[in-house]
Amino acid sequence: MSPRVGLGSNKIVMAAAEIADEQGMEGVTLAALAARLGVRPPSLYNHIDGLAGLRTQLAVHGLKQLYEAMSSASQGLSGSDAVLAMGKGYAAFAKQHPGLYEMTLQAPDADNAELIEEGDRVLKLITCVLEPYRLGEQGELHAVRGLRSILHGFASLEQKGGFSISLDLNVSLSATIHAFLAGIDQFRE
Amino acid sequence: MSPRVGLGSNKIVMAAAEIADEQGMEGVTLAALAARLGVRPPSLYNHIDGLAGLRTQLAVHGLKQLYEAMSSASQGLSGSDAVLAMGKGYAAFAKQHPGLYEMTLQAPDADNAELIEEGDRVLKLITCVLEPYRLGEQGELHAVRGLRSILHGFASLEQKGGFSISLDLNVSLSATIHAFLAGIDQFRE
DNA sequence: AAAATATAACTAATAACATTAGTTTTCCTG
DNA sequence: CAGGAAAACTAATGTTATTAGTTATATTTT
Repeated sequence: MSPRVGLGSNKIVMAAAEIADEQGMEGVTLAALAARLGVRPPSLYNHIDGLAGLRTQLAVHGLKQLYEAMSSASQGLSGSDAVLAMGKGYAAFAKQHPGLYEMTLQAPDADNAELIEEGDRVLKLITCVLEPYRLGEQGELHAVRGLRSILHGFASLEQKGGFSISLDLNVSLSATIHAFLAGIDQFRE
Repeated sequence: MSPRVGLGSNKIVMAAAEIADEQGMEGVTLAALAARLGVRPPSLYNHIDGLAGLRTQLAVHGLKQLYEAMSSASQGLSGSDAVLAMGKGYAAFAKQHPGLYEMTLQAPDADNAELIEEGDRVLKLITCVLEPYRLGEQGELHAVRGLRSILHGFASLEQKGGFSISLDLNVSLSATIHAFLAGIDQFRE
């Protein structure tokens, strides 16, 4: 065979992300991953810190992609337009990358520094888009939680098939965000 | 030893629910479950349909408990009081039974009849509490999705440690629900 | 009360997986 | 061109779920 296949942490995470999106988070096994990469499972340990380490790296990678999706979607917009666009970007990413999105919240090592940093970036992005509403320090924190809950709730429920009825999901999400913004005075202190 | 330990599907699911809440969903292995029940793993197959079947039963059980929590919390109330109380009941259940709650959305067999039925009961409960707002057929469906997303989003993010800052979660949830209700005109058609 | 039956436990065995230890091969460097 | 670091390998172990086949027990029937 061919030793020195030329792996590296990057290629491994990319391949793992593909598997995650194709088969879900549970499909990401070192056995399946090694098979896809044309390598034996133990070889992966030269590049990643076991399955747990891989999952953490996947979560970080997912958060980066999520940030990109949200950021580029809301680029150049402001006010409710920005919030709505960001929400749609969030939902679109979760739909397009179900496994990767799932992994962003299932990291085994929640204390990982890079993971925390990427999570903070996403939070900051949400904070930014709510900034114009001038809610005050505390109010803003509560509102960020609320908006993030809406976004994650929609993404997660769509993924789990919680929305069985054939009714446009984008409409539901848009209306919910609009309702949230229409009542955002509740957060102002 | 003691043959005829006297298991039964009920005892098994209860024990599994305990493990789930103590160690999370992943701790629910047939090995751990059998050990707790003083039995060998294969014996469980006389009562449950493998790990997948057990998980489905756990999900059903969790949904029943969730329904109870939501129902009893909002009992006798109406309007925004009812919505808020139901939301708090939802969050409290998810906090008290993290593993069981997690399982309600991770059922392996989403087509299971009982699972669908229990899920529908929960949805109907949410529908009922939004009834007074007279949103119309479509609007009501969208609003139910929105409220459910808020509730699940909060529960899920709290569980995953997504709310790191020490800021009262109940306040965040209350304000978000109030904002949602304040802007609920968005759903009216 | 004794025999027959159904059921629930068991042991044994297999397959998939993660992981560790130790070995060989290859690439790069000096 | 030789030597060493790194990356692949094989072999082996432990955990898990699951199936097959066996034994023991409780219940039912005669």
